[in-house]
Amino acid sequence: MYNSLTNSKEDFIPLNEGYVGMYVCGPTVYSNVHLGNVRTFLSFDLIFRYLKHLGYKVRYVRNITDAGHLENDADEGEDRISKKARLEELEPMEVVQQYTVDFHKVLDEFNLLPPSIEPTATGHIIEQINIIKEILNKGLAYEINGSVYFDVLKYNEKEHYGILSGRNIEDAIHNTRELDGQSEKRNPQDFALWKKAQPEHIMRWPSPWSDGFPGWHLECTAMSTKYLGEQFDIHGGGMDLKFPHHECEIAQAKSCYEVSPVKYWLHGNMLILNGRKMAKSTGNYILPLEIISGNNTILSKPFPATVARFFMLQAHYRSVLDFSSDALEGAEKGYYRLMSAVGSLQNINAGSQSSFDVTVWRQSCYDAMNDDFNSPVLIAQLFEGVKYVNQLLENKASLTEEDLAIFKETFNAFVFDVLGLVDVTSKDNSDKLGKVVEMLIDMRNEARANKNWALSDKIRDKLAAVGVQLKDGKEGTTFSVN
RNA sequence: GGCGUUGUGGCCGAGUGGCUAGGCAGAGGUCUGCAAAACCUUGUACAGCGGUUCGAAUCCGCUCAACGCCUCCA
Repeated sequence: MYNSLTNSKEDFIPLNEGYVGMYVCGPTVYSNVHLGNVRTFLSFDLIFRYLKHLGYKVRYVRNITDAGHLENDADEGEDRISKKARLEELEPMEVVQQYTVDFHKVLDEFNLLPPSIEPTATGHIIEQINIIKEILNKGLAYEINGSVYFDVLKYNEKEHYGILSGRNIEDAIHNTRELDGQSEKRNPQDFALWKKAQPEHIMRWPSPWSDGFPGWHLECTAMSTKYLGEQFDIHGGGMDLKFPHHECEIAQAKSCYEVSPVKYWLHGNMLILNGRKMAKSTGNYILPLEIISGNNTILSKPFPATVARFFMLQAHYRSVLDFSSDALEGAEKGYYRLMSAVGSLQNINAGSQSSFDVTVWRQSCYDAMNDDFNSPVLIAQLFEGVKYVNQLLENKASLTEEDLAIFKETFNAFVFDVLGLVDVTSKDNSDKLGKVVEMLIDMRNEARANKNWALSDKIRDKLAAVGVQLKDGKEGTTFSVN
């Protein structure tokens, strides 16, 4: 896996053999989760699924940020969730509840597995206060006017602040823009561990320093170390969190526990829309559920969530991905071809010998995923598998019973368990529908035998119109439901 | 302005020095009553300009563009 800390691919060696501790920065629940967020969480869902597939016992922790981040440094520390709550005249926790439910609904639609633990920032105020106390004890933070700031320059005397993002503090000092409202800090690079609440601030907790709220990098340090230990295997998040968020996490954890907290830092890349940054302000923006509903101005038609999932998995998680209607339509056709093959595979009979080496193919799938979770290469290999399936169907290839079992097991494992795709073609394909279509196929075949092309084509075309496609093959007619 | 990443054929997207990535679309063929599906065949692709090398999409330099970070952000 590619480790952002060393900027190189490294073999994964867990701290405890057979076990993996993985932490991923979750959403701030003050608005609807957007498609870019989904991509990041999907990337780590893929990683979670694959590590589990390999037999690791994975504890996957993904937080909910319900204490809000500061809107900016200039406005005396207003918190996004508080602000949203004030504007909508809600309790902050009503805002949090609403968007947490939305978040879970979206991830469920996209078939993301729930994490092992999903802790909330507000549920870990005490742990965060304890970390602040410890950092103060170490002399790496200072209190001023009821707020506590991390002393970046002092920390940098012994440690490298910028180790993850490849920055050094001298550059940062020279390039810092002048911002208002930072007079409290000794240096602009310092970041808040605790902020005193202003009168209008409705989320607040008591602390030794003031009634206030924790700094915006602290919760991840508190929750990751609480559930995964002072050192753990994998920490993930979006590329944009690398600096300052993850840099601050490293500084906090090193100050508090005197060890580097994370062995492998993984960062997912951004999703762009029609070649441009996704932004509400320009209208170049789409919500995940709008893909499914079709209620948007970006896409030509609605798409199942699993098609969008498949589309995103066709790109590597560390590459920028351009989302567009054309690209999604292309992915959809490929998705249906893959699903059709998976469906056909279940009905193939074993032969007396194997005409291709199924273990070589299986290894190529593992090789793809073992190379930094390269799902696009895995999918390319699965399409090689699709070719084999089609050859088997046409009796141009054969597999022994043993090899066929490996083939089916591998195919199903990668498509459903690892990639987490859902076969929407089989969902509506109930027994009753199947029997009705079989009956129509019989009637059509009778008509064809009588050269009654008008009737036979009518049956075929009417079925196609409702999404049932007939496929005439050497062994008779089959069908698929789209 | 500073730092960083990226720029692949009509579209999306792998690939890091010589060996067909893959999907979608397109073209030709097999099959078919005609189609569809499936199968087979098919693309002088690597932003531009220089350089290194026997050989570069892959390494180096410059230019342009996009994206990210520098301030909350997946």
